[in-house]
Amino acid sequence: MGMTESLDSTRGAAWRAYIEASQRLFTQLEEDLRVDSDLSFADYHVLVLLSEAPGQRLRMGELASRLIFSPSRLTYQVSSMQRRGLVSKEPCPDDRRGSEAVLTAAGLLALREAAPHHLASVRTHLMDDLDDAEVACLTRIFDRLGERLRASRVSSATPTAR
Amino acid sequence: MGMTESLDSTRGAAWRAYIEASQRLFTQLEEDLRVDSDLSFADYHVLVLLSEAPGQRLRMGELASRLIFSPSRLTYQVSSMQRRGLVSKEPCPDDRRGSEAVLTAAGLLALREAAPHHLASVRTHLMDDLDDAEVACLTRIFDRLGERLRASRVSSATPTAR
DNA sequence: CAGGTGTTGTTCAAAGCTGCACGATTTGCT
DNA sequence: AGCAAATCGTGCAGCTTTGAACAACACCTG
Repeated sequence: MGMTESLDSTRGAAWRAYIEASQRLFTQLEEDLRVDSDLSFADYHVLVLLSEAPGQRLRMGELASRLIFSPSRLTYQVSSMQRRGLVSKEPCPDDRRGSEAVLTAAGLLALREAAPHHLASVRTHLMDDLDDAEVACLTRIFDRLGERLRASRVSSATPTAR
Repeated sequence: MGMTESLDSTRGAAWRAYIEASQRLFTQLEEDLRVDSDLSFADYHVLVLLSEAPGQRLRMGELASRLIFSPSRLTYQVSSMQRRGLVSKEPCPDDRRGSEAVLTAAGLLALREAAPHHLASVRTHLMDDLDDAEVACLTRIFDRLGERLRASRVSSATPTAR
């Protein structure tokens, strides 16, 4: 074979390194988070987004799109966190279809306790090992990538042309 | 002060960009793979690893560690692929505990058909947008990261009780 | 060779996730 | 107003993933 390689060797190597290391990193971070805060990565991210939102509340749809979660996944995720008292759910005042997730006091506390450990984890596993040039490069690459992917993900269904 | 922020703003931004874009990228690649080859990312990766292995076969444990899969997850993954005829499973000749996953003709064919699409997907979503310096930077960062994470993952479980 | 100690991979129950269909709106068009 | 189409979130069935317990075997020591 050989025609199957449509990535030149340099980019192929970059791709493999990126995929493998990222996989390992996410696994490691998730485990750390679980061990010293008893939260999943998803839990943590929900808490962060809600804590930064005005009124510490967000519409389900908004939350889902920021988390890159399917609607049904978010419903499940939020119910789970609700059972554990980390968030509550309220009907949306101006749109009776919708509902919003609201951070509870317990949720905020959990975040405050988890954050230092998690951020330390990010530092020791990734950031401490990067010099400033590398950080800049990382930012440049992934900012651009994120922007591009965000743009190309508009029509979720019924693509007229394909 | 500000002990809640243990990441300086530069690194915080890098971290967020990396996480979000990676999430989006993986989601997108998985969807592409599913749409035009009816394979999951895990399926694809298994096929690649087996196709590159001598005899197109690998011990379960070896495969698991390369995929960064838990043993039970790999058992499930391989059974699933076995049901679909992509791989088969044979007892290991020299160690009667173990077994090895073997690529079937159908599996190899599936890989050959999927690879061009998948690689094109990787190119259009990521690689085509990076210049050579960025590729080099990506490689350098994630090679080092992967190496470091591979090393620091030794003790498995059973901290105290058993 | 007996006996303990590690490995290897599987099994099982519980939890998580996906895609789809649905009920309940809201919105746009005429 | 009246009605079709789009939007919002949930419910559900089925698949995937996890973690712990396990059985089968290998290895090592005496």
